Formats: sequence, structure tokens, C-alpha cells
Amino acid sequence: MVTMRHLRYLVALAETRHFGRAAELCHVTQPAMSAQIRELEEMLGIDLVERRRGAIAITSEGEEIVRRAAAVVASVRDIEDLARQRQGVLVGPLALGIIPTVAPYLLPLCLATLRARHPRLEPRLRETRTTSLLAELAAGRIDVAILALPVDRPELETLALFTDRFLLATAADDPDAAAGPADAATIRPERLLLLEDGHCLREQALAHCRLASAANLATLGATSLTTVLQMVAAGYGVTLMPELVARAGFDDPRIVLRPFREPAPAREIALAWRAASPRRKDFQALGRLVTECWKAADGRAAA
Amino acid sequence: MVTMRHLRYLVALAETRHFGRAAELCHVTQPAMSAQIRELEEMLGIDLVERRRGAIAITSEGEEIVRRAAAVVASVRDIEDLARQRQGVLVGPLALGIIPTVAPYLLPLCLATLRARHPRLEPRLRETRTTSLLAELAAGRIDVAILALPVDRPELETLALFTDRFLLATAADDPDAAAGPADAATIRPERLLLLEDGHCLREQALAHCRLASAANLATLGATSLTTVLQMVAAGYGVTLMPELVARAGFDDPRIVLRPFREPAPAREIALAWRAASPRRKDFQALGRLVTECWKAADGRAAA
DNA sequence: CTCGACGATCGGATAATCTGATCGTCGATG
DNA sequence: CATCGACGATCAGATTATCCGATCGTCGAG
Repeated sequence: MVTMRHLRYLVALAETRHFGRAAELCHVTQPAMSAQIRELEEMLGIDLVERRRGAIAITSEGEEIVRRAAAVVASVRDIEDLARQRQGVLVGPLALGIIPTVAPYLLPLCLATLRARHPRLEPRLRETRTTSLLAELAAGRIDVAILALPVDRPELETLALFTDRFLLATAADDPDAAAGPADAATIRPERLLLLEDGHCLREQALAHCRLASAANLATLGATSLTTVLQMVAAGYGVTLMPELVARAGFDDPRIVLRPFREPAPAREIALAWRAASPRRKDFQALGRLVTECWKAADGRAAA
Repeated sequence: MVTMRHLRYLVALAETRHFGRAAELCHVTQPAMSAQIRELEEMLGIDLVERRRGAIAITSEGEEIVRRAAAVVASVRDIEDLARQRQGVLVGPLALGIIPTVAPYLLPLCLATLRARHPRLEPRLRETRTTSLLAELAAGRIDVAILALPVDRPELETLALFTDRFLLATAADDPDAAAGPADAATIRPERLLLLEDGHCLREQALAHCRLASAANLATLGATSLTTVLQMVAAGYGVTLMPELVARAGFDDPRIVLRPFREPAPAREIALAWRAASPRRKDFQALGRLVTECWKAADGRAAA
């Protein structure tokens, strides 16, 4: 008789292609993993995995079984989620992924309110870039993500939260720090400081400055937005800073922030989740709350 | 952690609406059933079933969970079936339902061949009328059914096996037993003997004799085709006998069988299975074998 | 009021599963 | 060529989960 355990272990093994790591994912030891997989193979009468040195491989017959097993595991998780929904909105565990250029600035704006309004929610936060978030959403390792649009995956549903305009951040003593609205076209590429490759914010900034290649950019990308801003403050160049950073309380006397001329470059921040998830209501409630917090932070930024 | 056991038990309970009978379906005792259901309810934090005297009821929240649970249970069974398919065709357990006007005549024609060609097949046979067969197919209690077309269920797939013409069976000493092809229109309703209500063969016979109502039929329906034929032999009337019965070796000196004038009344015997089943190949192989046996029995009938 | 049907509950037995230790094998490395 | 490290297999013993059989409590029918 095939059990959920067999299927869960198999899915983990297919994801990691490694008995030890799969076992870890399932919070068991490697012998337990080995035993269950072998039992499943025996029951089905099929070799599901090829044991080889280095990385193991799922056999071609195994692939189909894995696909179905993953669907079953997801369905059962959906049943559990559905049940929790009946308990009320935003109750129980919620795995939330956020891109690194949003997390440190948005969370301070929202977490207190979230905790106050939904005390029974148990958020588990994860911070990675868009690519990983999308993969983890699909795999069901996170329930919902906060990232920048566009998200071009038909299996995901999105909910726009707010428009995050970019501001031009310049050192206060920079001769380029002219007053009045900035113009993206006037930014000299060799002065533009950006995050390292893989951050969507980097791509967006490049797009808005109409720079196709990063060939003649100032430096290799920085690891965090804070680092970039430190570099700006130290006079190494300029950057496009999301208004979100300002609303989160960023204020450095060495940096001048100027809005762009309309149409201002901006990114659209949104929630994304598996369309098949039964927790739509949770996500929509979360979305409303985030949008509300974003708006509430407007005054603070203006001040 | 929700297990397959929880889901299987829940589905059984939803089907039977009775702890004892559900337990029986799952081959466990009633306390085991009670414990698992209660555990599931506790895990999900939802009352799934209303314990009442007489028949229990699934709560409205429970209905949705049951629906999903049934889907999961079916998916897992499909995984097992899929795995068996890889072993070769017609291997392992196969639950086959057959209508009562086919089973006793078709089985002798096929079983020996089936057993010879597919020795590893473990057929589990069930004989009931079309309505039950369709329900059991849908519920997954049987894998495939042999019945008469038409089957008007979009979720089922069918494969026509052979056309089973009706013969007019008359007592040998009946004055109506004229030579030559018979004509359905000449059958006197009060002489027509039929099976009891619920058998598709009865409806087909009525349709072919252009008798809308059964108001002025000879008697209350009989329980089995053999009974009807005994009555014919005894001179109580006539009946429409499927050629299948003849091919199975039926031969009674007291009964004369005559073909009908073309277009002869007939029924189309077919296989039916859940379209979602991964065992199509099994069913098609079974279909080929049955058709072959039907054709092979032609000579015997003519002899 | 008594009885029967039904689901809940309990104690002891059993089977499934896990852990921790250890082994064997293969590829890389010096 | 010997050694080492990574990895999965295997085994014994401990731990849980699950089941069964017996029994109880409750409700409705007669």
C-alpha cells in the first residue's frame, strides 16, 4: 500500500537528487529515506532511481511517477490549507518569500501590524531573488512571494500591491546634484552604481536608463542595497533608489534624493502564489494589509 | 501529518455513511475507523462528520475535503496502476464488472483464453446491472465493465466489442413457430417474456418491439435469462434471446431460435472504464481478447 | 421499559518506522 | 598505488503508530 510518506520522500529525493539531503528535507535520517524509497520501488515493481556515484538520477519511468507523486503531495497540502482557511484568515503557518530589495524595507512597515491583527499567524520568512522564489513557489516550499512584476508564469496568480517609484540618489556634495526633477537619460553610465547580477532591481534600473548592456558600468555589482547607498554617500556615483527605502525611514544627510521627471521609472510590487492554492483569501488579506501599510508610510517619508 | 490512511478511511466513510460498514470496506474494525476519522478531524481542526443516530452525515466543510480526498486516493491508485502497466499488459489485479445478461455466457467463451494468455492477471469479477456498474466504475471500486451501449457518461471511455444480435426464441411446438426470419412487429405483447425491471436487455427488447409501456406484458419479469428461456420452453411465450447465449452453447430441443428480418434488433456490447485510468492498454488488450473469443465462438453456434 | 444499533473508549498486542552505528564501493588525491 | 571522503546500503534495537477485541453509553423503536 503506497503511503503519503513514500510519496513525500520520493518528491524530496527527486528535488535534491541526493539521499542525505532529501532525508534532511523530510526531517529524517538517510537510512529512513533509503528504506522508504526502496520499499516504494519494490511495491511498484519499478526502479525509480539510478544509484550512481556523485548525483543519483531518476529513471525515465520514475519521472512520470514523480510528477504524479508531486501532484498528490500538493493536493494533500491543499487539503490541509483548505482546512486552516475555515479557521479564519491568516491563521497558522505561512511561508513567505520576499526579494532582497524589498524585504528589509517593507517588513518594518508591515510586521507589527501583521502581528497585531493576525496574532495566530506563524510567518516563516525567506529572502531570495526572483528566480529562486518562483521555483520555490512552484515546488510549494513557500506559499506566497512578494516580488516585482512582471511575473510571466501561467501557473501563478499575482496581486499588485503598490507602485514603487525610483528616486535618484546622489551624494549631497556631488556637482551633478542639481535641484529639481531628475532625468534618467542624463545619468552617465560610468557613474551608475547597481546591485550584482540576478537582482531584478538591477535589470529595472538598466531598462529605465535605456542601457542595454552593463559593459561600461561603474563597478561590479554590490551585494545589498545598503552597500550601494553607502557607496553613493561616499561619492562613488549615483543610483536608482526605490521610494520604499525612503518610506522605511532611510535618511542620510550625505545623500540627496530627487524624484524623476514623469513618467518616473518605477517597479510594481506584487504578491504571487500558485493559482491552485486554496489560500487565496489569506493572500488577498495579506495583500490588503501590505498595501495599507505602504500607504500609511507615505506621511513618514514626506516628513 | 495527513496520511493516505486518513483519506482512504474518510472516503469510505463518506461512501457508506456508516462507521461499521466503512471499516469493513477498509478491512479494519470499527474502532480503527473511528480513531482515524477523529484524528483527521483534530488535525484539520474541522468537524468532518456529524455523528447522529441512524445515518451519519458529512458536514458541509467535510464535503469539500471528501471531494479532494477522493481525488487524492484515485491519483494514488492511478500511480499504482501506472507502475503495473510497466510490468506488461494484463498483469496483477483487475476488477471487472459484467452485466448479468452477459456474464454467464461470455465468461465461458473467454476465461480459459484469458488465463492462458495472461497467467499473471488476477481478475476479480462482479456481476450487477448497468446502473450499479457505472456507479462502481466512477467510485473506482471496479476498473472496467462489460455492458451494452450506449453509455452516456462523459467521464467514461468505451470500446465496442461486438454486436450481439437478438434471436426470437419460441417453443418448438408453438403454432407461431413459423419457419423463416422473424419480424419484431408481429410479436404479441402478451406473449413476450422479459427479465425484471432494471436489466438493460429488457429495455432493448421493448424498444425493438416498439412497445413503449410494459403495461400489457405477459408476466412480471423474471430474475435471470435462464428462467426466461425455461418459461419459453414450457410454452409460456416467446422472448428475444441474444445470440451470445447461443454462442455460449445454449441448445434446447424444446426451443426454436430464428433470426430476425434485417435490420435485426441487436445490442452493442462494449468495455467501459474511467477515462482518467492509466490502464487503457490493459483494457484495449482485454477488449481485443474478448472480441477474438466472440468471433471464435461463431462456428460453435452454427454447428 | 427493554432491546438493538451504533459509535466511543480502553488496554494490550503487533507491526511499521526511525535512529545510530557501521559497512562497502567508488572516485579523487597525493 | 594507497588513502581518504562521500554516499548509499544494511542491521539491530528502540520507539511509535495502529489495530483488535471487549466493553460502555446513548438514543430511538417497539
